[in-house]
Amino acid sequence: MERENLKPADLDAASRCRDDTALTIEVRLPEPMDLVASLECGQVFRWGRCAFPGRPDLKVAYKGVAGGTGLIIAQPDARTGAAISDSLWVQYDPSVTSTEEVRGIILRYFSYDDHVSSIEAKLKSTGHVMVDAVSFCRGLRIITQDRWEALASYILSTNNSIPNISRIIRNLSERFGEPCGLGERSFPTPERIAGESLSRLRECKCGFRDQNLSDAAIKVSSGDVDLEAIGSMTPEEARRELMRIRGVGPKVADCVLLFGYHMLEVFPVDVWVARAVSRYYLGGRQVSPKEAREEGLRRFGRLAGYAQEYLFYYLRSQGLS
DNA sequence: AAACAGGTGCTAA
DNA sequence: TTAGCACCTGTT
Repeated sequence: MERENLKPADLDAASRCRDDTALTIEVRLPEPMDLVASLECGQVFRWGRCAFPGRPDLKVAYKGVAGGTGLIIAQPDARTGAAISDSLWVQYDPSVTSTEEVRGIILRYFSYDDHVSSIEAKLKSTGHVMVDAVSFCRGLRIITQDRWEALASYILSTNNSIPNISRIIRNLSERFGEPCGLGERSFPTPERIAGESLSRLRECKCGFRDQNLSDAAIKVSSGDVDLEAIGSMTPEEARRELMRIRGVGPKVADCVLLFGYHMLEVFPVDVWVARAVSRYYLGGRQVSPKEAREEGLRRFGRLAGYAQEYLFYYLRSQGLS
């Protein structure tokens, strides 16, 4: 069992407040972030809007799981629409994790090794499209998710809608995950999913993707696909390795590499990104996903991943087609 | 009610 | 190599 860390004398009362057993802390950020854009730009499926218990002043709050821990995260002063801030308010269960661990989880999850301000500046210098897209997406950060969860999530994303994907992930976690604080449950391990029948997976509403998810879980838990080793491969090798899994094609593989491995030089192409490339860079000429990808890699190089996310969020938010 | 949603696997040219 | 089709499920 966890050690007691609820002794009031130890708490820095000015920056924490009690809500039942949960604690709330403020996490200062090395550079500003747009929480709404970062959580709602389609890169992650675990977060739902909620009220922040005991803090009605925090209007924009999300509940979900990061770093294997249930959290509620809020951005102060966030108005509706894009807004950035220098800190976050985070609520967590101290019997699950510590204040310092939570700070570490937040900084890692939101990729604070990236200097996004300079990434924004570099991309702006590539032309007027990025000037517009970046100013629209200011403070959007590419998240660093758990690798296995990213792989499973993007397998589930094929030919599917975001609300559905979120629902499946919630169902899988509720059924097969472990409690991880604030009433949340962690995403189930590959071992656990590998041990479930297809019909049990199908009950979580993953549809025809049940077989793909199962295949991934079996290959990963058996070591046939080594998620750790993939981290030290080149993007091309890593991509080829991931695509050995049923249901993992070019798009899913690139998403896993970008959001699970933080390989920023990949350029995942879905229908929206293909439309954006066609519209903004190729004079509206229709392009195959392969062609769009090559164009993105050529134009944006090491920062293709961020460029892709800006194009996606920018175009989608405009409701263009 | 029929079409569609942030792809992929399979088959046929 | 590439075009065309089916595919669970939930919404509009």
